[in-house]
Amino acid sequence: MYFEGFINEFRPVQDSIYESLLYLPSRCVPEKLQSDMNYTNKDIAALLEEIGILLRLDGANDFKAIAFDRAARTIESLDEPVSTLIDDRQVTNIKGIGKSIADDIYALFETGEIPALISLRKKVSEDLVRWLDISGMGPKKVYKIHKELGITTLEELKAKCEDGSVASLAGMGAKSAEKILKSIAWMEQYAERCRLDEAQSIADRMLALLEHKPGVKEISVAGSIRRNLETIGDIDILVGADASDAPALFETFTSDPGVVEILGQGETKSSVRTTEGRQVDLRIVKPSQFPAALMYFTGSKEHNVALRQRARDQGMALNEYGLFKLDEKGSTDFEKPIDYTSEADIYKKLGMSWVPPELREDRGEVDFFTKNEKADLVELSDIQGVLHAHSTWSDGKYSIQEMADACLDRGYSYLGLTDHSRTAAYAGGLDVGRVQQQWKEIDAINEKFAKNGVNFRVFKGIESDILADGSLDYSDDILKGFDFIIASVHFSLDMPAEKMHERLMRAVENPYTTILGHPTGRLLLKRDGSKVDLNPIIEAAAKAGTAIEINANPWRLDLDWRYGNKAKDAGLLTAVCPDAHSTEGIDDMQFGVKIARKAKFDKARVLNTKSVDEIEAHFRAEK
DNA sequence: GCCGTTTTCGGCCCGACTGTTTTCAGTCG
Repeated sequence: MYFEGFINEFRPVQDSIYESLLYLPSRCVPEKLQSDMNYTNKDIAALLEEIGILLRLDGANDFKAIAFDRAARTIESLDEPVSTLIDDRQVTNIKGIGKSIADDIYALFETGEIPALISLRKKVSEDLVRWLDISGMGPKKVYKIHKELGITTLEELKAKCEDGSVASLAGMGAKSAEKILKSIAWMEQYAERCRLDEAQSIADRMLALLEHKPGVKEISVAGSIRRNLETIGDIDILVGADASDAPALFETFTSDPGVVEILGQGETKSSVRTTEGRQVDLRIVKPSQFPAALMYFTGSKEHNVALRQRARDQGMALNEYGLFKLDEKGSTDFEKPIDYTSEADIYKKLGMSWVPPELREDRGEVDFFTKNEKADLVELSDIQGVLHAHSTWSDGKYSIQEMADACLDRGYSYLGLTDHSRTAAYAGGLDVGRVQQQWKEIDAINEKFAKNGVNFRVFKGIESDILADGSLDYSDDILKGFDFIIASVHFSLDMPAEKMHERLMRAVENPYTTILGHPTGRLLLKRDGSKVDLNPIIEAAAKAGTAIEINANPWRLDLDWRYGNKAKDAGLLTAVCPDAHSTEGIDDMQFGVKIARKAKFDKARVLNTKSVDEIEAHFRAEK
């Protein structure tokens, strides 16, 4: 396992950083790249976020904790590394970072640790951080129970809920204890989040259940699904209906056979747990309030905060019911919103144009849509061909002909076939002899399509392993025989970041590489990808004309959309690739496009929006 | 802890729901 090597190699200066892995296993693990202490923005953000969490658990002023959250988010979404601001002491120029947090960051770069974080970690047990995952447990309750009962572990908490100690605390009761126990049981059975495709299918089921019921005038999925986030916590459904129709709709919702538990129910909101272990929230608002509510419940929280602040600055107030004019004293009649009929209307009154939901993450979109009409994001219908697919020649389930026919059925005009290269022996990777045999089969299939007047092409590609030293898996005289090459890392994903950096740099700068495949190798909610800063890789790829894939498999969705700003600035090309191992796998394209949109790619920067002739010309020019 | 051209102090986004309370604190999104 990589971390063991990592600890041995860097132990003297790494202890404090490694501990944060133990603290927050689901978060990014800051890693020192060199002995001269270099930290990525992600590293810094993770540490500041941890300070925020620990401050709350330590009973600190909430606004102080919020300041650390904000600083973390701001740094995470900066395009330029904070490390360049250290020497000149320019960190306070970042909005939201004052002297105190700046000093923390300077200390990190100079000593490898943040004193405030060290002392917080000593004060607050890491076990308490886990308590926050319990539904209904926030920092205040965690602090109270921990202090008053003197317990820190999940096991102790369970015992104290069972023996009545928790219920006897002031402000707590039997229901509180019961709820905690139930939530712990769910936590132990189900993961906190699920993949986008899983959430989407539950949401689709709920939409189908409700959309044709009497009284439903509008319905939409909201929340992180609408924002195309790659993993989802809760599923949000919003309905526009008159209040008189709401009770029957809630009844339909909560009595669905897919619902195993009702978590809460009021006049406008109901929450349930489904058989899949997921929480679904249904909210019903008046039809006239639907656009404001949709905007509100789509979020993100950070985007909403930015919009509400903007409204305030302009003498208005924004909430889920609409936009309200404030008088000089800052008060308003919440019965009388400023007229609106759509989300676009509300944005317009805030002096900006409509923001596509997938961009609502407070990563520059408020500014962008103040200055620009629209973003021209790539659409699923723009995609003209499938690149990155496997056949029975390696580990795919179907023949080349079957895969080609499946692409044709779906309206695509080419298939870039990319079976595994020889090093991927576990996946039936092709040796040189089989590569040449496969080329013959592809030629024959293309001839048959041409003869039958079918305008479809199969391109000869390969998913070449990137070897440990960054070289590709065949000699140049074989490599040049392919139409295009996807270069991917499949082994030693856990090598030190510095070595992985060299490996990927060599691969993207190799003239034979057309596309870098799944750049980190992550499997969502299952395996972290390589710990490598992709920013320089993106720059180098853009410069070399090499695309970086957005792998559309919902387990991967790698390139991560968070690199979108960097990719856009660098002019990076991508290809949205299903990495299909079966004909059904081709349909994963939809998830890749969702992520490409979220990463701000327009049609022109997505290779497989090109026509057959255009993509062929691109492959030729690349060689 | 951060911020500011009404501010260097006093705010910091806001409403629904829950469970515990006889009026509210905490959580959630």
